[in-house]
Amino acid sequence: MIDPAYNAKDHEDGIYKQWEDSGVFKANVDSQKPSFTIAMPPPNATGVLHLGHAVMLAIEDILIRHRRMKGYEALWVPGTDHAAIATENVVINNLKKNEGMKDPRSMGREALVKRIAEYVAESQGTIRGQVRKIGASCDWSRERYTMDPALNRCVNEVFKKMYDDGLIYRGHRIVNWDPNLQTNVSDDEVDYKEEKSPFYTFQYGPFQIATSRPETKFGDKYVVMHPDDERYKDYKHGDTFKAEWINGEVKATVIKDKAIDMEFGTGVMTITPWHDMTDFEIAERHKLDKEQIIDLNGKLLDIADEFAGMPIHEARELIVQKLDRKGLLVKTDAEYVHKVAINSRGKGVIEPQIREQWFIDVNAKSVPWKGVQMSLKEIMQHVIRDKAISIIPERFEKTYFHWIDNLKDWCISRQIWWGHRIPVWYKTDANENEMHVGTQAPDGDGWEQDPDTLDTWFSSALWTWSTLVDPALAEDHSLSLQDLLQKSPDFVKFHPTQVMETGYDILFFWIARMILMTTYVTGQVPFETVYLHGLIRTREGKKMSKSDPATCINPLDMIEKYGADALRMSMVIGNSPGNDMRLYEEKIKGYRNFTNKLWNASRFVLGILEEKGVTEEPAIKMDHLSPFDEWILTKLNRTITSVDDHLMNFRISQAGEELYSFMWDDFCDWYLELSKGDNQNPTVLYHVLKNLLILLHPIIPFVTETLWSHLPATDDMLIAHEYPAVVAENKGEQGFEQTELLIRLVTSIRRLRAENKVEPAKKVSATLHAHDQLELITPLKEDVIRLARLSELTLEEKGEKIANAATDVIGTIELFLPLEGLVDMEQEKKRLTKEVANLKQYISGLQKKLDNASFVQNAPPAVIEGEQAKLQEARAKMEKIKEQIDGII
RNA sequence: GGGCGAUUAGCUCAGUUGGUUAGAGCGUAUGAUUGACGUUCAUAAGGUCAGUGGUUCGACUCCACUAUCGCCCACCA
Repeated sequence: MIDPAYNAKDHEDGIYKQWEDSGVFKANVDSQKPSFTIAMPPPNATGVLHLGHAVMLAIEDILIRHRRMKGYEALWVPGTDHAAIATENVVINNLKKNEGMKDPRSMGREALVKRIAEYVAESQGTIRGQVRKIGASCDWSRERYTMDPALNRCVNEVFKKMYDDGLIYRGHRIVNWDPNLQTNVSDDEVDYKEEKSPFYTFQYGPFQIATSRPETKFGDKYVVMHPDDERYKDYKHGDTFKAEWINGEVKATVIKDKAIDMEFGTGVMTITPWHDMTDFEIAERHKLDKEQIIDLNGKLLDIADEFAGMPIHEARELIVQKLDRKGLLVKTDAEYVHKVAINSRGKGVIEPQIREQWFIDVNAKSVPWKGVQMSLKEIMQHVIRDKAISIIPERFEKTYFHWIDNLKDWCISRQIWWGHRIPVWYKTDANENEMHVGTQAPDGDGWEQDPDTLDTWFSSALWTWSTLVDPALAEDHSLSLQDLLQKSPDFVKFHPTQVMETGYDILFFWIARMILMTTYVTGQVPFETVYLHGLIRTREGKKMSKSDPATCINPLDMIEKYGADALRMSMVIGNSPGNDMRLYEEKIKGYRNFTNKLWNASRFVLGILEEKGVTEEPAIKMDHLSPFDEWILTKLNRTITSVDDHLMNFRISQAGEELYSFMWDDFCDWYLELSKGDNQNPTVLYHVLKNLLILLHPIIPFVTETLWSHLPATDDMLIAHEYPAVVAENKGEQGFEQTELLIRLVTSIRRLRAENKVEPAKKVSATLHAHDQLELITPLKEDVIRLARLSELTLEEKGEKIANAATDVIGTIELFLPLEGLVDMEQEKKRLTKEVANLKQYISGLQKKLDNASFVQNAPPAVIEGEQAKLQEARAKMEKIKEQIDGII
């Protein structure tokens, strides 16, 4: 016999190994079955798995296991992401902290990249182990890493294609420069933090201008105001004037531009195009000079004269003092709150700079798509509008479109060392500069590769298909990208993928970019459905952060304590797409109790099977079913249909809840309770348990697989077992309805007993002789005995009396006789009366609709027929209920 | 400033396209527990579904407005 309690720890690792060794995770590319593919969002190769990953893995594993059992060729491609900035940053900090290095970059590019690669290799191992812990049934034979050679080939190919198509260009543009990490970051990676800093107003010629950044003001020679500002209508665009400024007199020019907010400050500002986004745009519009004030390390340049070489934060106060001495400081607002731009990866302060960078042009109409030239932006909009991709929940489609509307050219170059190197080479000769864009270094001497690397999201954007490219074929550089794709069996079989499942927080970073790149390159959408799960929050609703272990739940600790199954279930039930969910230990514990309940219910059933000598799967004898057997089988059938439907439509939480309630409320609390005594039907017990295990398997794979191995005559593994169709035809709904009625009656009795309204023994003996039609219901007798047991009528009764008493209860229902006191018929009547009233209104509504001439003329015939059918049905139902009411009276 | 969402039991949350008496888990109260159960079972208490108006035979569900909370984007020189 198996253990009296389920200890997840004792089983999970062994089970996972069995699965993995058996090869079920591995998808067969030659299979004739329809494919179902998920590309796993690659966790950053920087360390430890957190709850965000855990919930992603749980949801995807449920989908994959369900589809696999349903007979799809299910492929789940695992992998890791090199996470350029994040990883480089972690390693550099480690080197500083652990090895006391002041500037790890001084070891040189090659050496540092090697150190990072070592770190990644180690941390990948950790991640692989943790993904297994959660039970992810992914195809490890196809594991990929964004820096694999084949994926690098794809990156280079795409870069070249885009360059050739005129979609990638190089230009001087203002970027978010992080002086700390010495790189720029994309707009999406900039966070804003509120900070108090003094806000100064200075006299600048005839104007007063306000700033919180006096250190950028050395080169200011333009004053900008709104063209409609009445206060400054005497100044014309292009007027010049002289102004005393930080380091002497400057000649300034008046610029009128609508970007100015008249309400803010004095309505006039000076601009610093080299170090401010808005200023840069104004300067571009009016073709103004741009001058660099601050160097890439955050120090002032020669233009600052006496302040040159000083870090800006030191210079600021001194500059203000100097202007004050010159009488140019008008006022200081020390309480001013403004937002400081922070690099979300490294937490350094952003100092905008103009730099030469590589960009992807999202507006150029140079992509052929279904016969028309489109821009990347338009393609991104198109596939969603066309429903080639649907997003769950749907409202994120709006967010997506909104984001695209505001999308600017995507800056893809980064000045860090870790990542895909930009596939561009330069050769500088005495009299000419050459540039080569290609997938490999050009022949000949003197070529030097662009030092920059690509934005991580560039390679991530190819993930759904770059992972399916055949690595061996990718070494053959005579193949074009299109050939490479078409000759890669995995790509042909498994792309487009079916589902992309991830947190909504990376909709823009990643989802949008995959759509852009993949559709452009392959002509296929990357996935058919995007499922966005909510973020896991603490009990208080806060974000979980690694830095605060008190609020942060570590998934691995929870697995250790309660098992992966319990954790999975707790993350999935009550988690609706797009909405955040709070998670805390008690919740996980609750689902641990569920796995334990399942364990014990199974033990109970297995005990009976053993007792009855069941050693192989028994066939259900349809003639020998009691009403309760039929009831549980009907319940099971309904559960199968409904759970399957939920999972096919991504309502995972609903599926989980229904299974929870079927297992606990229906199977354990009713059916198993009734199976105590001599009344078991082992065939039904076997069937229900078996199918219950199958249904639960995608959600809680470990405990179900363990139990499966104890079920007689199941030699295959549950993971590979087929999903059930409806179990067995049973005699129909009549027995079911009758039994439901019984259950309601028992509940009634229980309630009344609890309220001490009935003395069972007395009541029973009083009604015992009232009916002589007991013969009619003898087939139910057996069940009634058990029922009576449940209803606790038996406590002081014995033998035959019990049977009679219970039979009497049944008889009462059968004949619709009122049992005042026993059943609350008043309540029943009220309920039915209300339902009749509702139905009446419903019917009159439908009638009205059907009488409406324009409806009859315009609606499709099928709809009209449907409405008529509804009407018939409602009428029939009403008649039936009316009869019932009459019966009561 | 622009956009999106939330508001349902003491707590955490479900509620698929409008339709029986609005559900679950936890918590609380009472009772039970000699065929499985880290306990479990039974029963109960607890909700004007944020507010106001509208559409409908019928609204937690659809529409408008209001209030509170949250998120995203833009941005303040």
